[in-house]
Amino acid sequence: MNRKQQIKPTESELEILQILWASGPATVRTVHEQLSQTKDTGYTTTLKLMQIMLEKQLLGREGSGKTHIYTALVNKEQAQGQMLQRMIETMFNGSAMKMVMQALGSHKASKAELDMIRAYLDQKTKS
Amino acid sequence: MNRKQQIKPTESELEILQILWASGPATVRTVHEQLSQTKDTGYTTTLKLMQIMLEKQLLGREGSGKTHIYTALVNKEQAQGQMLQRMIETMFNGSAMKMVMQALGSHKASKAELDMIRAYLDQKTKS
DNA sequence: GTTCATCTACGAAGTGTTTCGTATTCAAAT
DNA sequence: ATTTGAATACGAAACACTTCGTAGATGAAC
Repeated sequence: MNRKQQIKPTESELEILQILWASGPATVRTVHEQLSQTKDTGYTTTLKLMQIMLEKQLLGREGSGKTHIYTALVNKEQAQGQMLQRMIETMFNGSAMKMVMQALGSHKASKAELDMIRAYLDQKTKS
Repeated sequence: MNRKQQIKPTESELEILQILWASGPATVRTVHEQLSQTKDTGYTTTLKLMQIMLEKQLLGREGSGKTHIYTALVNKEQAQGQMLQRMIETMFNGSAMKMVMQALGSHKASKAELDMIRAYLDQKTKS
């Protein structure tokens, strides 16, 4: 998807996007079953949310007849990037570094993780 | 402040916290004037928000008589850390590394920034 | 073709957030 | 003491998001 517009899903919408990003296109039923593992809401709630997301063009759908199959219309990396970017701007004065340091500070990162980040940095510096 | 509870300010509340974090304790008037630079809402709106934040114990206040002086009761680093942590969990499968890579990927970090992050990593690995 | 389980559509209630108007209090200046 | 300008308190409207119940459609199984 190619949208200039800011992607700003609500929290519930984001949960649904996560599922679709992870599992690919799916029915309301499937999404609802996954959601049920962590929250306890009715089927029609999930349905309604996904219908609203369809209106907002966060999702697309196909399938005539009884059952519809929904697809995320927003790109995972793009959406994540935008949300991070907003966070960097509003909370860290636009400095990605501050955010990284904060992330690694409060989050107990494993040594392996730290090493991988270092490797990534090295590779990034070279180019 | 020392709270186990999750800090989850709304977007408007966060804007106010930003200002108090940056400027220190301040009156409603002062906060409102700063807010006015980016949004266009009435004075009583800001007042009401800050009163609600007082109830929620996001802010404290002092000053008897006419004017009150409000202070952020939540620690900036702690709040930022929690919000980042949530983001890492919900959007990056709990991997700080993925988030860092995404952040550094979409955000064009300068070489200086990268070096500082590396230095920070080194220091962190030692401990 | 009737029954049944399951799906969609949709209105509307419930809840949380934001906004503002109005009443009241306060203190400084007159 | 009265006036005045600015502050607080607070109810309530406006808005957004979440939740669910009910009605009606659909297709599979009988």
